[in-house]
Amino acid sequence: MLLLFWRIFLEEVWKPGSFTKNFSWGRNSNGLVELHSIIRAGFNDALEDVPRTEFRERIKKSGHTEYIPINFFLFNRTIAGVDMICADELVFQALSWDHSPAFDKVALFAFLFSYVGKWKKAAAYQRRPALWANAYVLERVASKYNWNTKSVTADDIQNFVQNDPRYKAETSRKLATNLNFLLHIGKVQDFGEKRPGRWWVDCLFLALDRLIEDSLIDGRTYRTSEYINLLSHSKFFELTGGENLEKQLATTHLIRLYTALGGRDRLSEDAVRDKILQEEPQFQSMRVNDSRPRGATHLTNPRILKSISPFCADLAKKAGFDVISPDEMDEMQAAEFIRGRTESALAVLNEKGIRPNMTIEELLKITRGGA
DNA sequence: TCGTGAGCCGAAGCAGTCAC
DNA sequence: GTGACTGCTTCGGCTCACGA
Repeated sequence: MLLLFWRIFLEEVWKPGSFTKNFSWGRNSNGLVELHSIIRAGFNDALEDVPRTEFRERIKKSGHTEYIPINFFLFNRTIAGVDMICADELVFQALSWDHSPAFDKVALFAFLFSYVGKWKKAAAYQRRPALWANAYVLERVASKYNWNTKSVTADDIQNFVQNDPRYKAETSRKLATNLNFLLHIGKVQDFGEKRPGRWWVDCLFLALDRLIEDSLIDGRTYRTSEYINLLSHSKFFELTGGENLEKQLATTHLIRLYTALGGRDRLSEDAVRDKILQEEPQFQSMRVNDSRPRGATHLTNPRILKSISPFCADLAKKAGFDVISPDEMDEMQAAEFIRGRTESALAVLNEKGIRPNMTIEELLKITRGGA
């Protein structure tokens, strides 16, 4: 086992790729809004795989560097000889919702997870293009700093990569400043959350999409029962705040939902319809009036809230999930937002040595006017 | 005022493809 | 086989905004 670890360690090659180039993220307060709009433009608002050349043509017109989104955030696969960019959970989130901090976290996760697939002219190391970022977050931010991101600086990142034998490049400064900027606008500090929030649920689906597609490139397939191990080996849990009983239970429920919806096929209305008809030939096909996404919540834990396409509602119910309307999702999101902001404010007070003498629940009760 | 770092820009170099 | 061309990566100089 130790030998295997050292073999992987020694064979791993970290290259900066185009990450030494700048992307024009805009103001810090904008988060990853530029990436959000680029995904929408590149996919032309359609939730289906798009040829890489077509995606690039669309982005070029906007005057952006297209390599950062397609080589670091999205997933590539050559299908029938054509390089394609795959529609997956990250694309679903970008196309389904306006830009929000939740999108930023899913996007930052996609970057840190660093599974972007293959295209014809890609070098071998480009399949995992940001392993340096992945390792920095796992080995420093999570393990050493315990998600206290005060120590995350460009100097710290530069120090980390340039002293690591896996890093093979002439320079490290530009990469370090760019990564530091990205980690802060993507709010990496929130990755240490212990409870399975909505962004974490979306990241789990994204991780499964990427891991399964990545395996398919090598002609490997996995059984549903192997998904949990697949996630564990990918260090998904370490990258998203660690594992606990609540997350373990949530993972079991979410894998069942992911499988019930058909994996990445859940994003195709036709594929979902075929799946329903296959399982229930008497099923009456009904078009949905409201095209907005629905929320699938698990009966045992309403915190497990997964946004799904409206045509997936019946499959989600079959998997033991309750399906709520987009408006109900907004209400839940607002409540989660208030709670999150309150927790952040208390964390700041705590950091400054100011000890509040009431709990979050008591504080929320007052701010909600005693409701 | 000064230092830092994002953003812009372009040059250099490598690898693959294609025409001759 | 060779050279031109293309696509892409890598690097770094420069400008400008911002905060101390």
